[in-house]
Amino acid sequence: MLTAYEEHARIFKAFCDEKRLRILELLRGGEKCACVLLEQLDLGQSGLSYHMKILVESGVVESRQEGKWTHYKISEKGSSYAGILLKELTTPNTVTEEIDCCRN
Amino acid sequence: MLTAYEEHARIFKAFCDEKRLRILELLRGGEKCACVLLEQLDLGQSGLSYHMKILVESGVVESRQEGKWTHYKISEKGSSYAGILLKELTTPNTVTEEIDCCRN
DNA sequence: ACCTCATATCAATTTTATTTGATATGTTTT
DNA sequence: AAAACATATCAAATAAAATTGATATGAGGT
Repeated sequence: MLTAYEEHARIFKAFCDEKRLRILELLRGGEKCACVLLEQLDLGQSGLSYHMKILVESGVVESRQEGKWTHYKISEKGSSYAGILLKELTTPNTVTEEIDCCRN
Repeated sequence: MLTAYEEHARIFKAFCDEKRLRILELLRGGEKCACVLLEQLDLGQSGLSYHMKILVESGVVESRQEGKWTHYKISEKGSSYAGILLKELTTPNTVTEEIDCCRN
């Protein structure tokens, strides 16, 4: 099983790589099949497949099979979860709040 | 100079690593100095320094020097920027919206 | 000025991520 | 059922990130 940290890290991996950001940008324009992404990106077929897997595993992108084609789009649910999580991870947790430091 | 993609990737690197997520969690409890983080984490001094640099460069954490101590806290500005950016990167861009695929 | 302490930086190593080319899988077309 | 195609997976090579120990820097205390 994955720790919460690993699971969260995996979500943000979607946004940690230039190529994936470029892919997301294309997907903002709507659902695209792999072949279309392939011709827009400076990536080989297996490279694209590698990055798409990371994106899908993050939950930020979802895929849909149609015959021999795979279509990808941004997942509203997954990306809103990522947004909520980011906010959580950066919001002061008043309960745990405590004194600061060192020479105390 | 950094491309927009590199710059954005750098922001999300803050959230891509278990150790850094753990550090952020500690910082949710308020500003902490390096020495305090060090004793809470399974990390050596230079390792902590390495991760803190990445966090600060992402803008999500800010640091403050006080004598020989360095204090770190979550940057409200930086983290709200990261949140806004994440939303942008995952919101359909209706202007660029276009037809999908393949056998067209 | 010297010593000690906190943190940063460096270099070497190890680990993890990415790229690339080859092959496998599953689907459609003939 | 064979051929053609889209995509996934694998293995090897390369590149990038993280860890570790040593040293440097800069502040305070003596």
